[in-house]
Amino acid sequence: MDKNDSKGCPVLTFQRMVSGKYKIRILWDLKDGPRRYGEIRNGLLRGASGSREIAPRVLSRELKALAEFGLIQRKDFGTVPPKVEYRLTRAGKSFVPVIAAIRRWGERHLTAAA
Amino acid sequence: MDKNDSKGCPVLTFQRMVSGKYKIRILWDLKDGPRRYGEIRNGLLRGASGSREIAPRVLSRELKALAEFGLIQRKDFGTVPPKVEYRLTRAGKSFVPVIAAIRRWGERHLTAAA
DNA sequence: CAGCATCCTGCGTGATACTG
DNA sequence: CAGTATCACGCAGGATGCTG
Repeated sequence: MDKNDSKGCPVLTFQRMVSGKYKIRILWDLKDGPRRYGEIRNGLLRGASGSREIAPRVLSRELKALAEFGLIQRKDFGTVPPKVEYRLTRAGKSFVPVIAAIRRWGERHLTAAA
Repeated sequence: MDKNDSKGCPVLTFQRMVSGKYKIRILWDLKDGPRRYGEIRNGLLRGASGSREIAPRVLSRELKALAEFGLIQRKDFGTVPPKVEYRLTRAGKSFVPVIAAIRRWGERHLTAAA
């Protein structure tokens, strides 16, 4: 769980950074530009199969974790009707190609059985 | 958790297939050819930071899961001193480039730690 | 709107002991 | 050697209600 993991096995670090059901998809959604909390939530619901709702606690946690890893940045506008934007950091953007690789694999090997 | 996930979000399927601490590393180890149970276990211990031992139950489960996903194949020699080999299937090999991408990312963005 | 507080549940992970 | 059996635990994940 310490830095050694990064050295000995980058994969472990990668897995830890994107562990959870939504992190990768959040990063992917954010690649097109900043998004608000609600937009992310709705975007997540769109792709899911039967997910009706996402527990705020869960999404909140994912977002916070991503921010702590330095992959995304939270921008609070501090307005009366709250408005918060999340955007990829430079580190976060470095993830995009990897996610793209994963998605390409999926499209190739999951038959994209539409 | 059904096929819809594969369609709507390949990433979810990917995550499910390689969920767990060892699966990705097992696949990676296997890319160089078939390996025996003990070899895999020892290989896993080598890269880890402080991992003393891997619970057989855990490794066993990972292996079984990978086999059920059709990513690896179990070959039991049925000899008196048990000998079992695991090898990548065609599907399993399709994972290698993706893992390579992850590792490349790690070497690029985590090498600061080394 | 964008969360936080609280409670609950399942499963992934680990340790130990045993077996064909 | 290559596992299985059993017990235990932490934490991710979900549901509901409340707030600034």
